[in-house]
Amino acid sequence: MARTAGSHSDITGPRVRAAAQKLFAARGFAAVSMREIAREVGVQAGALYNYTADKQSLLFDLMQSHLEALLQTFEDDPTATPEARLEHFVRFHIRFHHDRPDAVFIAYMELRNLTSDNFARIEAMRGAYEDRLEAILRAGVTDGSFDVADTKIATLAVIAMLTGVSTWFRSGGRLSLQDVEAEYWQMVRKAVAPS
Amino acid sequence: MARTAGSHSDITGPRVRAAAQKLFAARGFAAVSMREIAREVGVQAGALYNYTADKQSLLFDLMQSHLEALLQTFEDDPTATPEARLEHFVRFHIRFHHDRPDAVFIAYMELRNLTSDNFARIEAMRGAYEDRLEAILRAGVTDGSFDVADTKIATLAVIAMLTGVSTWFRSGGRLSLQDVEAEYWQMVRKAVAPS
DNA sequence: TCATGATCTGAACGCTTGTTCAAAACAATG
DNA sequence: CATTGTTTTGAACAAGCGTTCAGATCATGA
Repeated sequence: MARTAGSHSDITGPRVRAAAQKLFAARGFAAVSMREIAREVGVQAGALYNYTADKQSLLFDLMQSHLEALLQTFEDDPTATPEARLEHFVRFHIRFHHDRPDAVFIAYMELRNLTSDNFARIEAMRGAYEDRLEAILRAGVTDGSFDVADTKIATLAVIAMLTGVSTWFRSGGRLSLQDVEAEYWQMVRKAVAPS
Repeated sequence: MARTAGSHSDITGPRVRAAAQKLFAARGFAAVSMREIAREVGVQAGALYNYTADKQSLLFDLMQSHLEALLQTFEDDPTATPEARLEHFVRFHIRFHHDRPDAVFIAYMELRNLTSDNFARIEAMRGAYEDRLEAILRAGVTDGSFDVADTKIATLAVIAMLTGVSTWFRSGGRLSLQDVEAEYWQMVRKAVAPS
């Protein structure tokens, strides 16, 4: 058994995924060829198939990793007040998405390029994340700190609003990420508050 | 001069655009071939080039028509109260987007497949639409009926939230479009209201 | 230093891509 | 009915696609 530790596969594997993520985000899954990914890695196209079964798996793995990280990183404290939990969700979502714009972009734009099996798996994970927010909203409705007619709609509305940040915000501009977090939190807080 | 009225071009032209819109929305610009569009129209691929210079122009024309219709259809009444103007915007946006899901999807997903010249033109139109909403928010901030720290951010947040409707809402489900309009209007109204 | 086996190359496979164009088809006018 | 000029076909072009695989390369453990 030779070449286990220090073998190139420990290096090339992650680089394949990184190159694919970068290119898929910039130009789209369908518009990027395996040869382009290989060129970005500095390798011939055939070598990619040591690290992925096919192009579809490469896309699916990127999306799955992203959503796994999302679900695993978000921590909700059910003993806190609904308002505190919601604020934490808002700030977490904005920050997490801002830190990985490529992965976010792919997860939202390339759903239709998944096979139906893979699509179902990804959708289930996305649904699980939405459920985390809906649980917070429901808790607030129950104890009277929130007032929304339909927690499912409010969940989708809040997530759409927050995810939109990554379509325009770039660090180094007029506003800091903290400014943006604070501003979105004010809007969300008021949107679900009792009138 | 023969074949002006009643010629096939009056029929085929719109059908090419319709087929392209349908297929681009379902599977993405890069993943759809000219031969597939031709098959949907019932014609050979070569015939498409009587109606479009190339594939890129086909995409651009679809987007441009959509945004022209958006800008032309939306009517704001600057003499009304900011709250009334905002409610009208919210309901208009939801309804307009719900009526043309394919065009909306393309306009949001295929921006990166535009050449940079075409992208700039489309972005300018999108910016003009955003400006219409921002004018309303600014009027409300000025007269004290709204309270948002940054009207630009609020504009983008509201539009992202409203556009998100088209990712999940389909007529015939649990909720009517009127229900959805009303619910989003409540959230937007509260989000920009003074606390 | 040699043998091992993971890693990579480079060519090849069959197929599809956007686009062009000469020739054919065809509807309407005179 | 002949002519006109628009519309469509069908073949062709060079290029690129995802994927496979025999053989070369090369770091490592013995």
